Amino acid sequence: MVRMTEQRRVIYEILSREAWHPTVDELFLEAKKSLPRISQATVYRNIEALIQDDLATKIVGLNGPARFEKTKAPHAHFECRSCGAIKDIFIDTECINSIMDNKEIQQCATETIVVKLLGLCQVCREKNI
Amino acid sequence: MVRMTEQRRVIYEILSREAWHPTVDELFLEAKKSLPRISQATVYRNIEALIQDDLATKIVGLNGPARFEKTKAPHAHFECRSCGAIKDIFIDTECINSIMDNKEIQQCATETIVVKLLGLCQVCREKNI
DNA sequence: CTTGCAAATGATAACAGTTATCGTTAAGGT
DNA sequence: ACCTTAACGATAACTGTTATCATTTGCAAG
Repeated sequence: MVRMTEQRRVIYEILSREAWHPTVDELFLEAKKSLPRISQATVYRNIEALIQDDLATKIVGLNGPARFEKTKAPHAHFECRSCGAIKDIFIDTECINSIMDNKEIQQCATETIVVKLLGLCQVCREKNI
Repeated sequence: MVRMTEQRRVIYEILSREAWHPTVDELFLEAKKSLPRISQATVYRNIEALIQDDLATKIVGLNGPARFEKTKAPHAHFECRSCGAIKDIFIDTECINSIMDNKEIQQCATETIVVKLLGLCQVCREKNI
């Protein structure tokens, strides 16, 4: 049986903050503010449970640790190839539909579509990396 | 200065095989057939060099080690959420263009667009996972 | 209430994938 | 043939994640 524990609620609440795609470590540090005794293992366990319940989504970048976000309406991600930061991009549903309108894709049992844009974010561009 | 070594040529040749998205370990095992003394570190180094020269592309899945492919015309990937296998999907250029035709995306310095489809591959579906 | 039980926790060991280090090898230019 | 230096092979170190296990917690039956 699965319980909605205090730890799990706190992690979900942190995850729900707008425009932020934390790593496990960032979630852990934030969670410690209200639950000083929380363990990193608990963050891993609960983020996994939230994913199973489709309340959270895992975002993998080209490098570095995974990031997470509260599950929401389909959208794309811009990923900085230098610092790994993620930015939500709201693309037209029409675009998604036009991709899905493909024989090969329909033959596969496609459940989710992920659109990612890679580039250099403004912060890194200004640093001239 | 960068040299096109025997090791690097072999790795690129293996990578060029059709419909196959090897991990470093798979590249390593294949490369050993013609270069029995090759080291895994050499595979990591050369795949990195090939990526820098835009001859290879890194593919990250939700779990497991990174996979690689020879750089080619833009296409999408179907990724099995169970075994991690990758399958190339050739989508219409029009779809890509329609995604790129977005104010937000154009404001970001988007260099690459990655389209990934997630689901259960046929092999895993038949295994009833 | 208090006792018993299952699930979740915290601490930490183990693991996988990748990167860094370092002494050795070998390719290409002089 | 010699010198320089990039690349190599072996392996240690590191990072992110998963597994283990003793302890704690929350709920339910007695």
